[in-house]
Amino acid sequence: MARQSTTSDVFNAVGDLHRREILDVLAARESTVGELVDRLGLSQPQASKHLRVLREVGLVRCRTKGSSRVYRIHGPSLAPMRTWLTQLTESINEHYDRLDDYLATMQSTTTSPPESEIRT
Amino acid sequence: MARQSTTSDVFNAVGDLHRREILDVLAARESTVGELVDRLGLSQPQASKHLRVLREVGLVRCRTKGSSRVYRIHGPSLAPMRTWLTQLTESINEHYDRLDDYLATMQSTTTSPPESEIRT
DNA sequence: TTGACATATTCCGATATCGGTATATAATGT
DNA sequence: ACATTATATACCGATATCGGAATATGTCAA
Repeated sequence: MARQSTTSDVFNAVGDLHRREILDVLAARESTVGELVDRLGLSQPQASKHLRVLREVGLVRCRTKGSSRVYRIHGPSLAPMRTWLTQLTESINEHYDRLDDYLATMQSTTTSPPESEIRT
Repeated sequence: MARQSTTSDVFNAVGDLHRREILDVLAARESTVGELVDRLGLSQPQASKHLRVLREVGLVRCRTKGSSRVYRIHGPSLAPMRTWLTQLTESINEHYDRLDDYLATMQSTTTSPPESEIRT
């Protein structure tokens, strides 16, 4: 059978370093494609294509200003990631099996006692 | 030129839905490969391969117990994602240009004034 | 309209990724 | 040693992804 269609989502979009870099820049200030190209050293088509991916998952939006396009980040679209990460972390902290960690810690370092703090 | 080597990192590992599902299960309790296969409806090789990716980026660890392997999640390896997400969010909140949002809001809804709260 | 500039899209080649099937490896029990 | 169970790996085919080069589209100015 074939590969599962990725139906590009936020997680996927953020999986690419160049796209994260674009988001980093846009988080500080909205920018035109040309500015991103200069700032990040991307080729122009490369930038346009990554911006398209980001646009399609809702992470950025753009408006036309003169003959160029100004992109800005759309924070709320990060929600699925934030939610997943938060819930995962909560679940980890909640179900953490201290015995396992105790054993693992004993196995590696016999000198210091295992930390009993909340895990992150 | 060729495609940039992905040097699989945490962001990439988490980009796949099946791997996120594996992490979801492991966040609640450590499990053997077989348990993951049953629980998630994956094929056995599929599970092993995804677990390998997760292992290589440090998101899971395993130990041998009898003839099977028990995998557990390793929370701290999520740090890069948490850090990135947090800093991005902070940057967004810090540099948010209220005028833009005001205009955008005015354009879509002329009835309610723009929210002046911190963005998420 | 024509030209200049900015951006988007198309086409292409190289490669990465995913899933399936078959097989190898490891641990246990008889 | 042999069989059984559990997991990992190798191999393969289909497809997705990325980057580059060339081209199309859109906007403005003269």
